[in-house]
Amino acid sequence: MHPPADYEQMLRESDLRVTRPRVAVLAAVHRHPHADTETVIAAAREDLDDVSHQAVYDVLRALTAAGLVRRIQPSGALARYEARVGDNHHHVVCRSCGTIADVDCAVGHVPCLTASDDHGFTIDEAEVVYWGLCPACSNPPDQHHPDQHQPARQGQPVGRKRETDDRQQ
Amino acid sequence: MHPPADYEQMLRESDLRVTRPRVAVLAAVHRHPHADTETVIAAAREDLDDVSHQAVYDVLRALTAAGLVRRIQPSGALARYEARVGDNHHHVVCRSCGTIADVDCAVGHVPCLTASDDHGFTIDEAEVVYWGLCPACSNPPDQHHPDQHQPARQGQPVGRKRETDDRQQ
DNA sequence: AACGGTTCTTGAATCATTCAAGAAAGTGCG
DNA sequence: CGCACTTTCTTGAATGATTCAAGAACCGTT
Repeated sequence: MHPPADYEQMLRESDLRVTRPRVAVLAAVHRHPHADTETVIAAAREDLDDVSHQAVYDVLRALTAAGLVRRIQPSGALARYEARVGDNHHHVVCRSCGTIADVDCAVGHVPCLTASDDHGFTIDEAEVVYWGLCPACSNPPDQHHPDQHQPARQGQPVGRKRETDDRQQ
Repeated sequence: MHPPADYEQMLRESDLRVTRPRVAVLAAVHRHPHADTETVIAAAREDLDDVSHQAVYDVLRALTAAGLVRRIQPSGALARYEARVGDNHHHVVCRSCGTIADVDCAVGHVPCLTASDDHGFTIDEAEVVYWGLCPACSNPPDQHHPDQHQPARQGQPVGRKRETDDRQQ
């Protein structure tokens, strides 16, 4: 998506030291939008065989603090990261399979930043999460997802990787 | 806030068995809006000395599924519960101390339910979280909160109870 | 090239939440 | 009212994403 040099420059422009774990993680997040940490670790290891998971956690935190990536964490789901930053876009989350898609702000730019009554808070960001069912989960053409098509009243997104265990914390 | 009988009736109307843990937890959530699980457990035990934490977890799940309480979980924070349901209101969260306040929908009723491009998703809910600083944290009149008044660029809300440890998961 | 501070590696700990199995309690029925 | 059936609660242990800690390796600078 970008040549490695670009990632190095992004890091330098944010006053972050350029290290191989950082370049690998930044590239991984660019390659896999909305990936959870486990996926980012795996993707980073494609570039850098033996990055420790701890390094990835540290890097994700540094990149997030620097604004190079954005951390999103829909209610009840694991943390996910994306590289599209600075444009105040939002997300749709599938209640059934947990898939996330980007949604541009519906109400104009720097939108809903005006709450009806802000209770004296100094608001600097409005985060919108749309909940629903993705195309695949809302019209089950064949039996691919046998038993997960009753959208629970207050259902939480279920995991994607593990087959038998969708514990969440 | 309500006489116990009201809670019993709410439960029955939702086809839930009326048990003492359920009444205690429902009352606790009504008494403590936006409380995390630990707080709900403590509050429930005011009414019912020795409810197990597991029972509270079970009850909160049942109440949430029934729509009697709503579970909210701002990015990076612990799960919290509130009894105000069915009116699609939103929340402001203080980045510094984690305080949550209610905010009525800014853009009319059943609002932002129209995403600009829904990617084929069937959207049934739009959840809005406003991030910022609460009055107490944004104008520090005295030195009550010595070192937590630099709103980190992507800061997460910090815990409220523990003094030395604000780990979050 | 060496220094000093930052970042990585390795390995262990944390803790909210969940799982499991048996006991207790709630509800409908005779 | 008391029984049977099912759901819910109690007790106690497990889970697993994330964090902590200490020392080694690395980055940018003097």
